[in-house]
Amino acid sequence: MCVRIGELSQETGVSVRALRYYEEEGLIRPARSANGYREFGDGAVEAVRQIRGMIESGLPTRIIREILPYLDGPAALMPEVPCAYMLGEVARQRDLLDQRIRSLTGNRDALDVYLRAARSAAVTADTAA
Amino acid sequence: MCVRIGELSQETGVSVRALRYYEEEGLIRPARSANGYREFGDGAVEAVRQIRGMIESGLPTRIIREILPYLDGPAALMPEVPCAYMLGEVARQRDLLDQRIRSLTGNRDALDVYLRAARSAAVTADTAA
DNA sequence: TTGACCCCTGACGTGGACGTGAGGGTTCGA
DNA sequence: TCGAACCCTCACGTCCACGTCAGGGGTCAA
Repeated sequence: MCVRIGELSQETGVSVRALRYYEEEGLIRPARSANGYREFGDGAVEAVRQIRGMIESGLPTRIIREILPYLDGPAALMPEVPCAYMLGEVARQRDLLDQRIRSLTGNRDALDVYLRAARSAAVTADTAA
Repeated sequence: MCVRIGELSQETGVSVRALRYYEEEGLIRPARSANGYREFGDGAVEAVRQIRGMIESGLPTRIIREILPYLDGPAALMPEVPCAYMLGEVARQRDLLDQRIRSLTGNRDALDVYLRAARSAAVTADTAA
């Protein structure tokens, strides 16, 4: 039910230091036990994975902090009428992500083309030998 | 035909310092004129755009340096029978790209869900008012 | 030939996401 | 009760992708 930081680190593959850093940055809010140890609840593993994905995607922590509350779907409670500025920011981040996806997809496809060509070349070289 | 670093910077929107850095890191190899000025050829603009896309996607320069030679397609000259090790490396990078694409796509879709929900909420709030 | 505007090479500064001790408490099995 | 294995909070170090400044030269129009 409640895991400490070492176990969460094991389960997520994220270093203890990084987890503490995420708390510093306000991305996660573990409870504390009587002795001061951090106590992570059930959703922690999934939350950390989501944060990792976004950081690896190049989103800075301040942006992640802003949009995290909204990533749990519309079911999650959100401000009655979300402020227009934040909406714009989120939309901007969405478009940025889209741009990056297109760029990465293009590069991946290029690598695919190369790999297929190289493998068929290797095959013809084999049959020739 | 041949542009200098300032013009390339203008055309790509990438700072002069960044372009010099890309050369330091071996990502681009401009020629030099008699007075020592860098001279960039025709493909430079496209090459820089490609590099930018990969850096913005979180790929470190040492990785970009490795896979850049293979991004120009099978038409580009490549080792007669590409060595198996490099093939494995390129395949690994391909999978890495794929992983990032999936992560980014998931985050983008989550933002989409939020944006749609938020906008519809704003609309209903409007009509209610 | 002077000034404006390019370009060059070091070399130090910076911001983000951690790594890495230092110094010290807690828990638990032998 | 003692050692090993956890945990805590500072706080400085690091790596990467540049920004920025210093010091110096090329080029071209007025």
